[in-house]
Amino acid sequence: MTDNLMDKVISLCKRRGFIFQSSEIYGGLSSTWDYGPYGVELKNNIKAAWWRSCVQERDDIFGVDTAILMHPKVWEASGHIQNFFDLKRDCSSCKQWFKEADLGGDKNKCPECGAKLTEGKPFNLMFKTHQGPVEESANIVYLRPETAQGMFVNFLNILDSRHPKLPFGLAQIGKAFRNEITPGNFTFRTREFEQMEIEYFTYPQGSDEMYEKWVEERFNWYLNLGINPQNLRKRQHQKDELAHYALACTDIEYQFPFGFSELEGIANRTDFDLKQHEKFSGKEMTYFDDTKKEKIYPHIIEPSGGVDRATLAFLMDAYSEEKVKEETRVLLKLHKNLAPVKAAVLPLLKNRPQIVEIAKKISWDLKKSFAAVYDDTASIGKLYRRQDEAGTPFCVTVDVQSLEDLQVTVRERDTMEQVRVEIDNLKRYLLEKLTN
RNA sequence: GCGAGCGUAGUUCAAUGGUAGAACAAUAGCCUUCCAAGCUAUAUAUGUGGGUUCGAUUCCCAUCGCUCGCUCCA
Repeated sequence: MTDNLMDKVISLCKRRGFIFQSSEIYGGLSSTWDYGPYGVELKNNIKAAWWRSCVQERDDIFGVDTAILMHPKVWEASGHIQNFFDLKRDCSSCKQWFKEADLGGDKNKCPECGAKLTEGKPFNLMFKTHQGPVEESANIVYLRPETAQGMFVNFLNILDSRHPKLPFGLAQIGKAFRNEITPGNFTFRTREFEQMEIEYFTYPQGSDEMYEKWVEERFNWYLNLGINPQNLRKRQHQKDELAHYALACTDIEYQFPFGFSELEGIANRTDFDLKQHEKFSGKEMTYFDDTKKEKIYPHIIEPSGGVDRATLAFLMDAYSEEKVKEETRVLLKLHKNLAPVKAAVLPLLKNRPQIVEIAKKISWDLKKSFAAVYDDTASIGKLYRRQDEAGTPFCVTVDVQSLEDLQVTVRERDTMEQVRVEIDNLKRYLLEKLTN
């Protein structure tokens, strides 16, 4: 179950309404995906779990939601203009290609095989568009290639409006865009993607410890939401693979069918960003330490995760197959906090109006407290299997006996075990199970 | 962007220079006292454009798209 696990998950995602190919009726568009009814619930639950853990359950991190379009100077200060633009030259002989800036003395000669290279073609990893309806070069703006800069440029606003004491952080969930050279592996690498990032400002002294603390904190977040520890690892970057701004970086990697790949990077960005923005904006990007009566440039620890990558990892990790008699039962063992639907209410017999009525009534009551659905479009066995594939942790079944004893059957997803619960106690029973 | 491969129902597969089939999935109904049961009915496909031809899903060309590989890193 490794080679075709990806295919099985992609197939389930389409069949059950988690993820669809974007623009599919037109043949699809490379590297773009749409989240369907269950997918958006799963993704929202992941973002909510992150927000709760990183913002709401802390008193030192503030949430923000900054604009995708930013002043072009931002990308000069960040280094993206230098690093994301180049000329690309192809070798027609050995089929490799090169950035012109990386080539040595002779820009026309392939460093691998010595053959002649093609003319340089403009090569740009940032999406470009125009602000305003008139397309003039003066109006060019970029879609942000990372959400981080939106937080750096608001550093002074946060100091002025919230007066936080170091260490403190900003958190943001939002879309970013990169013209990736090699998109692929389903939703793993796409050109439009969603990030969940923290910029944590801390004292320069002890920033190493703070960085280590965040690596642990973020690693445990995935484990607490049910990721199999064997599929998760940390990988510290070697000095030569560090980005230009980073002093240290650790990736949290998940074991996908295509290998261990990055879900989140935790970087120590030092004071690089604040100093860059000070240089380009002319504004002093410092924090005033009241006890020492001095201005300092805080260092920044950046835990930066991919929402779509996390969603894919949780899906892959939850996918299970079990033999039941001669059949294969497919289920998503999603953590209860992430499951798109918490409980499905099902009538055992849909041609008995009283049973249907009670089931619908129960579902309406449960909906007030958590995501619940009613379904009667198939036999009970098939309904259970559909909910298994959606990752629904509990099914509630109303049968003939319910009319007499006012009890229903609660069936648990992973064990398929069933218990009788009084209708009056049902919500309390499920809430207990869902929140413990 | 470059190279290779591939385009037939939702999915997996057939077939044919002359009305495009099946299985599973889906929908509706009947039936059914708990794990993809049964019966009946229904809907759904040759990516797009052009050429050859009396006739093209099939042959040819182009295009669009997908998959895989390549330096990216959420």
